[in-house]
Amino acid sequence: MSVRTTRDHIVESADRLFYQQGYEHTSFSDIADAVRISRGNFYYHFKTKDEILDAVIDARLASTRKMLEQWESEDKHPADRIRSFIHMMITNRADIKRYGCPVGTLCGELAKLNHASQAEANKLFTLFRTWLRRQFTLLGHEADADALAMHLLARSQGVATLASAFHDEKFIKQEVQQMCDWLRSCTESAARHAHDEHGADERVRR
Amino acid sequence: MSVRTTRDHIVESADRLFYQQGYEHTSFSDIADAVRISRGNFYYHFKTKDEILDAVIDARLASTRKMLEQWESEDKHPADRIRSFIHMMITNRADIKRYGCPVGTLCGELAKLNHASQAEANKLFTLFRTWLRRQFTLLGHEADADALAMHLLARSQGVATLASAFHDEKFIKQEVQQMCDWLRSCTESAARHAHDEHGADERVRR
DNA sequence: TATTTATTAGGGCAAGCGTCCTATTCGTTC
DNA sequence: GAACGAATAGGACGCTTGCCCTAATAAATA
Repeated sequence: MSVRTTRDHIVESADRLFYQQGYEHTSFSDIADAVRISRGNFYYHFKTKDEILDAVIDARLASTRKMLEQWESEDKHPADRIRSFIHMMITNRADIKRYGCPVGTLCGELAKLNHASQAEANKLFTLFRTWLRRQFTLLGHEADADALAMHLLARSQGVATLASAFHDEKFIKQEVQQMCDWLRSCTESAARHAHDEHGADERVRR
Repeated sequence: MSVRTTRDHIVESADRLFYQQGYEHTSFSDIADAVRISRGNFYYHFKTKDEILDAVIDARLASTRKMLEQWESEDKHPADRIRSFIHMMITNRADIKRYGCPVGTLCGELAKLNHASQAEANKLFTLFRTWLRRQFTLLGHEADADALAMHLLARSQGVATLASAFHDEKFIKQEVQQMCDWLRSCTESAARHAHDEHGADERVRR
């Protein structure tokens, strides 16, 4: 069993602070205060701020992988798995309303800073993208699975951005409902496509 | 006719730098260098960094209003006006790919900084929101005009976020096409709604 | 118990930050 | 040309930042 080390504490606190305040706006002292260690001790665990960022990204990648695997194991039908993804917005709606999406806002900030870890952070997006693509493929959307995955990702991002700007949780629920409806129309068109082979061109569109 | 004052130069450069590097990451010196004036002279025009931010937001509000008015004057049909809005993503695709949406990223950053000018910046969103709402109302969608406006706004934001993360201009074009298709299905359902009064429940959904 | 290793605390460093002051120059107007 | 306000330059301020060093303590090993 893994023990809760000081290093873990640092990464956890930094993760939360980076999300709530942004990476650049969070100082060494902020993190040290949150973990309740001295700034000097800090240096023993991480030499630079960038190192912390990389550790945070790694931690997020690991927990995201774990979450996706769990969805894959507990939901037998791909549509249910995708619904788990969509439903995540409801679960985290309080945080999203205040701080936006953890992935989107981090990648956005690192892009403006032209930070070296941009590519690492973008892997978070890629993780969701490939996972969603696989689910859509299983749904029978081989040809446009990636487009559908990107489409759903984009809608989630947009909802998070606006929910944060307008501090509107109800909007999240509205759009989640619409995404679920959209998903259903996807599965229906795929099923139709499987039954009779002439029902073409009913793919993305909506 | 208005002359190009030093103050205007400052606001323009700050606007561009805030967009490209973010507000916090942009220093007084950065702006002074861009305008080619000394940091000392800077203080003559703006006392604090927050003042510059407010001036930049005001400038963006003004130019956005102007843009919306122009769309309203040159496009007679509301659907064409909304298409002008959607098409904006194509026009600015090079910048969006690199820096995301100017409105979304600014509001996102100010939210994390818990900055006093959050509300002012959010007015940029509100500007688009109410304008779009009016166009959808003119299209015959009185009841759900605001939901449609928010929906379209959210999709634009999501596209900008992902296009920036994946540095993908093609994705912008794809999604713009889908948004136009979606808009057409909106106008069709509205037209149907106007002709025969029993064609209910074909409103948002997709 | 003695020795080594892992961990911590506290403080110092140069650099950059937003802010502010003052002396100087420019462009009018009398 | 003198007088005056508008505009500019250069630098200094106090503070915070990321980063680094060293001495002290705790824990583990011999």
